[in-house]
Amino acid sequence: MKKKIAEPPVQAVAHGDSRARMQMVDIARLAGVSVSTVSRALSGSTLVNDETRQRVSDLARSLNYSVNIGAQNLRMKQNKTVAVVVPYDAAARQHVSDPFFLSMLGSLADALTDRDYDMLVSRVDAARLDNVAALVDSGRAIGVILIGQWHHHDQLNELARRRIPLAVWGAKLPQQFYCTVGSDNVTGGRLATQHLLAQGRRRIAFLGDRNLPEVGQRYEGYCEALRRKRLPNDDQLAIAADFTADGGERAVTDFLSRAIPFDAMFAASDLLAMTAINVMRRLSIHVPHDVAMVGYDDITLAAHCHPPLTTVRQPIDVAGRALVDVLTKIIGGDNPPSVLLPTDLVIRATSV
Amino acid sequence: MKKKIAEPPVQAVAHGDSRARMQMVDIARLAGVSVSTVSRALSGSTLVNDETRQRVSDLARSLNYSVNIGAQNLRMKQNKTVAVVVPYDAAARQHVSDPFFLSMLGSLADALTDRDYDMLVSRVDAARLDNVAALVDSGRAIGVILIGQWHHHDQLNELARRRIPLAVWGAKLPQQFYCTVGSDNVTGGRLATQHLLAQGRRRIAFLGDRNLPEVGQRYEGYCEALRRKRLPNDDQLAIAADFTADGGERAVTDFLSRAIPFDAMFAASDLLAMTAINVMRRLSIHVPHDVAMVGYDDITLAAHCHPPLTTVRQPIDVAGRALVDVLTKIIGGDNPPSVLLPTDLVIRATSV
DNA sequence: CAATCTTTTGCAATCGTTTGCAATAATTTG
DNA sequence: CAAATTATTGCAAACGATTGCAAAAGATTG
Repeated sequence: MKKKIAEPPVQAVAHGDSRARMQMVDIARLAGVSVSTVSRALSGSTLVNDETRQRVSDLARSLNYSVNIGAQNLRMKQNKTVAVVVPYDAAARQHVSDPFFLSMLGSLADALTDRDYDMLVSRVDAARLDNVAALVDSGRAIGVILIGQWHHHDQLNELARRRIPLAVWGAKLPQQFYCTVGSDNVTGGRLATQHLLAQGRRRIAFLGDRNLPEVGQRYEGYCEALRRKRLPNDDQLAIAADFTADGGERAVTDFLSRAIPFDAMFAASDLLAMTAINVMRRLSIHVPHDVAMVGYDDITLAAHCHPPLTTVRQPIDVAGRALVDVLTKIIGGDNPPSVLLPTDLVIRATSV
Repeated sequence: MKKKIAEPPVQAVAHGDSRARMQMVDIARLAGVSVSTVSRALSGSTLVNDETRQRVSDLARSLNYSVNIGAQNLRMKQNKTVAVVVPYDAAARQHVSDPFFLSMLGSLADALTDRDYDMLVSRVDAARLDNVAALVDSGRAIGVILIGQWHHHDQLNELARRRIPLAVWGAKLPQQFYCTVGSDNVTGGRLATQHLLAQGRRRIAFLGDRNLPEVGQRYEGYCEALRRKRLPNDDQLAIAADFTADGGERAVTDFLSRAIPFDAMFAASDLLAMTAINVMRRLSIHVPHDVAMVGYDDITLAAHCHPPLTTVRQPIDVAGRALVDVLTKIIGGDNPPSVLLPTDLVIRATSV
């Protein structure tokens, strides 16, 4: 039963802008009830009469009203936003362009949406990773997912020490107090190398920056495969290259100019593998005839390039979910172990 | 001069979790001043004594305190978050994988960060684009940048009518009440086609879904180039393909099976172009010898694949900035015109 | 030394919600 | 029909910050 005839929210309309946001008090006035009742009606409380609830929620919908999340969060001391951070190299003003990382963003968007989280994407200077703490300290996000461990082991440990809920895509390292999710790099590297060896290749170049934890572990797998076969490990075959196409092109060109004999290559990413193939093709080195190639990641393009790329698959869709799982556990007060995702070799045409 | 000896924030420490967030009242207590003073000190107000300001901000820093953005926004009725929305096809559960879109995310991240905005990335069902209104209505974001116009012209107009601050990456269409930023598709299509014609090619296939506004305009440019040369436009040469690698592969395979003679192809995206090249190579059709190829976008990989891809460049870094510019103007109450970014042809090896 | 002006501080209201508690109205019961 | 119970509602106090205003302290002036 209405108390008084509802009046339109005068303030909201008076302003010529007409962009004034509707708020609960307006709905309350129009529905002829109190703000409390509107709040309860919209949140589906049983404390409100069915007829009233219906009337209020119809009204809210027809006015395109949504409760103000900021105010709600404040009052309820909750927060459903996760920050996804991609460190970038400020010095080089260099952006992330590896398709794998970008796909990871997509995977995370899915996983977070499924769990009803909002995803806040932040660029932060890789040299100042401590900045990510502010995302949590300021209540902007309830936790952080970091894509790209790079060299920042210590900074990440420091974040964990400060009890910032944190999940990192990368390699599991000794003396690590933060939680990582990553593929089984050692096994991946070993599988790739064993496959090349099984094809009869003997001088396998390794392309990638071994100083990075993940790449280092892939190299470890590479070494292990050689060791098991009791084959020598020629350090000349290790080609340092960062994760960019330009860097890869330079590194491979340089390596080829040194005329070191080799009959296969294992690249630390598909992007590097594809770049290498193209550089070699330009010099009439044939893949796989002259040089067999195995990449890492299994990005979408790997199956569609020519020749289709043999690669070590990182299960990217699982990765997103795993990162979110781990983070929610940490937020819940748990201390979950790091996750090692299985890698498998996808044999296509560049290696057979 | 201190009023009383400061006491530690008992509540914050009492909880075993130790994850209790610091807040202004804690800082105030420790500094022996009122909350108002802390607020003013941290915001750099001149109304507070220099010595006090120093003491307070040192304390805040040493305790890793950041002001609660939610509460601040509520009180100040401000909001520095922009939602970036990538519509996805829920029916097909198909994700965005086109590298161009993902690069756009990167570009936007940069542009937004530069202007001190936070970036909220949302997946929304392409069929329910009206959901993006809730992002603004709920105060989660102050405006929306939408990547991917697709077929949703009407829904976008409806959003604009509801005065949701909105900037869309896509084509400018007639009867459009929302604001777009996009490359000059018609010119791009014309340039690509004219280039192929100049190479002496006469039967140029067009690869892409002409029903999509952007692709339609590129096709328009293609037609215009033919018209100017008074060449016939054979509809058999138009190959329908969505923007995915799989779709492209199917479409091209299918087209080739029809044995329609052609000597060049203009693809609506680099991803499609690269896929097409690989399909053809598998069938020993040589690029550029048998078929010249031009793509669209100029994604990173275009320069690094083999042969390096001739393509129409969309200036992606400019794009991000332009989208943010437009959006801020709209938020400021302006009604900026749509932006048409210049496209230019990058001639590499697939067409000469 | 009283009166005035400055500088620095704190009180209390406010932002848009939620929720414990008390109040009211409607219903059931003895 | 009074009393007890139950179903709905509204009041007012949070949530963590900002800010107008008034108060207090110190400095300056006549």
